[in-house]
Amino acid sequence: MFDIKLIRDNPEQIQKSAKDKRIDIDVKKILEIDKKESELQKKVQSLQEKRNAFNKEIKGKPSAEQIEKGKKIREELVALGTEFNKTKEELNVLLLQIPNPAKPDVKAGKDESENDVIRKWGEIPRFSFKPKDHLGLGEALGIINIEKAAKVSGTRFAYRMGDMVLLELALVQYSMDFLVKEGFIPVIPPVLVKREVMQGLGYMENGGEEDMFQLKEDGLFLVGTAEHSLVPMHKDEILDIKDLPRRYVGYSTSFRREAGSYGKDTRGIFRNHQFNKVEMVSFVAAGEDDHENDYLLGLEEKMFQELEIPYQVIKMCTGDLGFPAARKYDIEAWMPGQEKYREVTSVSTVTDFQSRRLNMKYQDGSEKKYLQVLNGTAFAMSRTPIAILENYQQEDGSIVIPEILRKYMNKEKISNMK
RNA sequence: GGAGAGGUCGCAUAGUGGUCUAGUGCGGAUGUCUUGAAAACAUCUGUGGGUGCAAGCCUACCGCGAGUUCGAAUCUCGCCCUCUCCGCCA
Repeated sequence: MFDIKLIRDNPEQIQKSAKDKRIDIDVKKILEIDKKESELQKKVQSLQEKRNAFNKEIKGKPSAEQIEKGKKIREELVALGTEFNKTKEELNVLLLQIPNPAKPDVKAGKDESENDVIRKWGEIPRFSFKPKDHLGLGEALGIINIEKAAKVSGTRFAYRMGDMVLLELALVQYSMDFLVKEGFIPVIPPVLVKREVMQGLGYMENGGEEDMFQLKEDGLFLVGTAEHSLVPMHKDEILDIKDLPRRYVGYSTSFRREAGSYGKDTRGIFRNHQFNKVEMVSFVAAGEDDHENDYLLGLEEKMFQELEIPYQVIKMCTGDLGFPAARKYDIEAWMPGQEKYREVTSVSTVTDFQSRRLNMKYQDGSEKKYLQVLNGTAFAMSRTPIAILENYQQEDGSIVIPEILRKYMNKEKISNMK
């Protein structure tokens, strides 16, 4: 739950930070309801005190007057309690709608057009021929088939076949090896989660619910990323500070409805309803999340450097941050088929925002504090393989396998499968 | 899916309408004793909220939610989860 004390102490600042994220909240109204709620709570508690004292007086059988008096207290308590609960609920609903404020170093901006490129790495490859895009390459090689998927499942699905599968598995193996060496705990998490968990993560607010597949019969949601089931692993738990930082690397399928992206990236498998992804999640102590944010970004960059794929790092402005994030960086890989940098990974700190909503703490001496949570992509399948196909393509349409992946694939080249 | 058993303060257990401000053991913390350690002994040891400079005091929480009652861990109803057996099944 968003910290009400923070709103009481810095109302203007919270109002502004929401506005920077282009989210409409009414801090003045929240404070009014908060005040009403506090007053009701005091009344309810003093009445409960009175009731408890009265009950203590009764030993054995109560007299007729005592029963009368008890009934009266109960009626009063029910009336007051109902009003209190209603007010509390009203306040909770409003608090859940407050986004996590951006960190001070994040630029206020309206949308992606105001994001900053903070660095570039690698040489953009020059081809002696006109490079194809991933779909042209993949179809010719017989390793990507969209038509069959359209027939079976509809748009935005694909069959990945043959060496495309081996390439994906090689990326999984490589990134798992790399991150396990860094101390990450590998996890294959559930891909279906409860509504309350999705709400706790903060991805249902502000229209987010529309982008998730739901199983209404069962009240479950398909995860949009392994983060959705990795983070809530510690729901209602108190970790010990000596177990921090706690880092997980999850491998799961991800599902996205891609609502609101109609007509965008419709060619190929860049934006699909279903893809596999290796995802990092860190839990760290208060004050450590900035450092962890840099560390996770550094790992992402290292992996793309080892794949020798040119990229740029983007720092998102407030308008492009999303509801739970306080800071976010994307890595965009160079895609020769589009002659553009395109998003392949994303890493953010959500500070204690999800911990508050999911009740995740750690014990620091005699104090209990909320965990700081971070998440970042290692490899999203489809997008990283796309970058490999396009950057490593040869004139004859074959694909040279990046050096680092060869031992996992047992081959150096993807040639025509047909 | 069917039948049965069960969910109590980190763990294990006690508690079947008021004496529960939830007992006991283990674990943990601190202290005494000791050259040190162990043992022994003593005290403390759940979470949220309110109030207070603080010590403290008050309040809620016994899987979750509703109900019965002057009064609920305890009775009733619904839900969730775990275990055992049966059925089905990769």
